This record gives sequence, structure tokens and C-alpha cells, in this order.
Amino acid sequence: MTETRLDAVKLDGAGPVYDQIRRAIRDLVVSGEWQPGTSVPPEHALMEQLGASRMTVHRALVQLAREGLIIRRRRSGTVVATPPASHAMLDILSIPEEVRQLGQAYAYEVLARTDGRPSPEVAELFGLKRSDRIAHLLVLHRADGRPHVLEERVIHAAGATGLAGEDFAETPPGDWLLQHSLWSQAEHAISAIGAGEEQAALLDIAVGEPCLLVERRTWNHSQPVTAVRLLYPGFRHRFVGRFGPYGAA
Amino acid sequence: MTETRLDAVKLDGAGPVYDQIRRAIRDLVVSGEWQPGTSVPPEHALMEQLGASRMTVHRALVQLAREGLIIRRRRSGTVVATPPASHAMLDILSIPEEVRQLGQAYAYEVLARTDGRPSPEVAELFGLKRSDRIAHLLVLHRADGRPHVLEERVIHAAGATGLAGEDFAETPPGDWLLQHSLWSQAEHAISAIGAGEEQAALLDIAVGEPCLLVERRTWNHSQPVTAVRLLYPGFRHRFVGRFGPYGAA
DNA sequence: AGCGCTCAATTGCATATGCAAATAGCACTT
DNA sequence: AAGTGCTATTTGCATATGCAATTGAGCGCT
Repeated sequence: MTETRLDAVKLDGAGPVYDQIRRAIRDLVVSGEWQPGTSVPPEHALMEQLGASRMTVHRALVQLAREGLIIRRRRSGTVVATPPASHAMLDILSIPEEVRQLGQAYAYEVLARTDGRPSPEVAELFGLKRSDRIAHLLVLHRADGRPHVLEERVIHAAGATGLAGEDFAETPPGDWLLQHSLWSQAEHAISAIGAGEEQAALLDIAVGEPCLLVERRTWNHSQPVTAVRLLYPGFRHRFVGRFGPYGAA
Repeated sequence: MTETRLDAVKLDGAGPVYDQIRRAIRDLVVSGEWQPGTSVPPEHALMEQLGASRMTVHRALVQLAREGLIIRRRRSGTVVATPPASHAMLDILSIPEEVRQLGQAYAYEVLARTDGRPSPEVAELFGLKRSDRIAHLLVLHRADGRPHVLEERVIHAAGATGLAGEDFAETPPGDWLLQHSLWSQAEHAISAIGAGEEQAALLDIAVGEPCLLVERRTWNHSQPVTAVRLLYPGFRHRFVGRFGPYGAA
């Protein structure tokens, strides 16, 4: 349990004190400066460091805990939570996991990879400079041997450390990115489209067969990280969500 | 601004006091007993009624406000919020709104309506008894005159007051239900499917054209309210969502 | 009627204080 | 080694208190 640097918590004087504290700590967490697993200073320490009462510090920490950024336990103290990227989001992000949860055998092949500069279309789509270095991948995921989803992905080298030396033989790029990149923003778009010729061949379906197209782009503090297009044969996939009128259940 | 009944707030003695208060008021709101717009008793009143300190009452109310169930303003007091069903959820629920936000003219036709008992399939799909009374509707929504989405809907009469006397001439059923029913749970499923013959004719597209199928079922405290299948021509629709690793942005 | 002023109701925030509950770590025993 | 119990640390909860900020409502003046 590594220690965190206490003097890293700095207030900005804007708004209520408890909220300054909350934002200060939140920023340290989401920026990665306080890594998951490191322990947050106890209320007494923050109280002295910041010159606020314990209840005020408490209020900030309680709120952060409710937001899931930190985990608090009596006596053992407060630690930075491991980001839900590897939990809640995993359902959507990790295809191997998705397939295994269906009780099917997972496998994948990297069909193509090109490293270099983005084409004009890719640069446009993603807001990249033509001079940025990227990797362009085409991956086919299989469930019980049958084609499950076709993945076309662009990875921005600057956002993923160790990209050049990785051949994705062990881990498909989506899962690899979970380990080797950070993201703060994501955008999803879902639409329906007919399979093109090449796509149909790879997915082993008829040309024009309806498919779900999931497009996802992720950024880390406005720097692009990756963009992906996932093409699912439509008839055997559904995306399901449950919620109540006041939010997810 | 109607008044709320103060003695309706009852604690159950389970867990922290602030949370008992929070749940007590939340239940009054989500059950509809405290209607949107009615004013919640001020902190002092609750404090006396419940024998808790103001800060404790305050804590419960602040949390409810953050959850969006109530709205608090100094001096004017606290009122029950109008359910986000007509706000956040509206984006998805109200097709007229969706079309108008695209800057297109909205129109709709009720193509068919049957009132009676559910067929075995409908009963199965929805967990209804064969003896329940339902309405079965087929509605076509148009944007700028062109078919926009095809809606097939089942409404459980017991969950929607005034269903029998409503002909949906003024308001399409989805929007009408927002006014005349409550829901506490919803489930969405999105998939891709090719248009069938009848569907293609109605939507004015080719048979087999890829479409987005959105299926939604809603319940009110485990009692079915409505189920709907929305069929969107795929090429001109996308569902977009944005979020960060710690939740929606 | 309209305008501006004051007053008081109500929520927002922060502090100080005390006790309760959980438990990590340690000393001690078996 | 394994259990057993004590103690100190840390968070959780509730209270009492005081002041600040906002603003609806009434009042008085023109």
C-alpha cells in the first residue's frame, strides 16, 4: 500500500471548501497522480494540512467514495479505487470477457496491421494531425470457432505506451489498451448497416446481412487514444440496459 | 404549490437516521404520493417531526437533491422535482421531440389498434396473464413526411389510467403514456434486423434493408406497463452516448 | 400601478464535540 | 504455530451552534 504525497492536495479557493477538497483529490485520482491502491491520507492529516475541520474533510471524502473514486474502511483507511474501467465498463470493452460470459470459447486473429501516419479520412474522423503516428488494425474475434465480431481499430501511439513493441499475439488490442492507456472520455454510437462484401466474407454471412455497428472513440484529456468500429452480425446480438427513471438501477 | 402531508414521513429504524429519512422521502416521491411540484416540508418542520437534528435532516435532503428527486432553493424551500422521465429520458422516449430536435416536421398515424386480451406470444414476452386487458397498437412516425420509425406497442390497461377512452388522435401513445402512467423500471435492447415485407412497405425501404430494432419494456413496481418495438431504418439513425470512466459526463 | 426597501424564512456551509463501530497490529497465552 | 484478547487508529454518525446567502412577501412611497 504505497503512500500518497500529502502536500499534493491544494485548494483553489473557488466555491465551498468541501468541494474544493473533493475536486482537488478527484483531480489527483483521475490524472493518475494518485495510482489505484495507494492510500489517501487519513481525515486528521488532511484536516491539519488544509486547515479545515474534520467534518468538512469527511464530507468531501464521503462524496468521493459515493462516486466510486475511493474506498474507505474503518481503521484501514482510505485507498484510491481501481478504476471502474476494468469493472463496469469491462462489459462493453472486453470482447474476450463478453464471449466467455456467454459460455463460449474465445479466439481471435489479427488479420492486418499497418503502422504509420493516418490517412486523411482517419485523421479527419479522429481529429488527428497527419504527422501523428498511429497503428491501424483489423481483428476478427471468434466464439466457439465462429466469427463473432469484426474489429477495425486505430490507436494513437502517443496515447498508448509500448505500442510499437507490441504484436498483439497474446492479448487483443482492446484488452491491451485497458492496461497500457488511460481514458477520460468516450463516445459511443450505435447504428445498423448491411455487411459489405469483404466484411461478409470475414464474418461468414451473406452480403447485405443486417449488422450492428458500434463505433467508439476514446480520449484522455482531449488527446485521442483510440477509435474502433465493431461490426456484429445483427441477428445474434443485442445490447441490453436496465434503468429506472432516476438513473441506472 | 400544494402542500405535502408532514406526517407521511415515517422512519423504519433500519440503518443510519439520515438514510432512513432519505429513503422515507424517496419512497413518497417515487410512489407518486408526493406529486411533482408539491413542496417538501422545511428542514425545521422535519426536524421536529422526526426528532432529528437539522444537520441530519439536511444531509438526507442534500443527497436527494443530488439524486435529482427534489429541488431546493433558499427561502422558497424544497419541492418535488418533475420526474426526469420528461427530461433526461425524454430524448429516448419522445419521438416527436426527437424529430423536432432534428429540425424536421413531425407527424404520425395510428395504423391499427386492437383492444382485448394478449395473444400467447405477447403474454409470454411480457409476463402478462391471459386475462389481462391490453391495447395493441401500430403507429408510423414521419419526419418531413418521410417514414421515420415504425412503432409496435402493447399497453397494459391496468397500468395506464384512461386507456380505453383514449384514441391517440392528439398525442402518440408513447407521449400519452408519459402523462398517464408511472414507471420504475425499464429495459432496453438494441439489435439489428432486416426489414420484413410489411415493415419495408410501411417504412418505404427495400425488403431486407438493415434496421435498428429498439425494444423497450417498462414496469411500475414489477407490474408491466408497456412494451414497445421501434424499428428505425438503419442508415439514417445512430444512437450516441458520451461518458467517462466514472460515469456519464 | 410600479418601484424600492426591509424583514424574515429557508437553505448552505463550516466548526467543534462526542461517541460508536470496525479492525490492524501487537502482546500474550496455549 | 495458532489462537485470544487488548488497544489504538480510523472512519461513521449525530448533535448543537452560528453565520452567510438567497429571495418571497409585505410595506411604504411616489
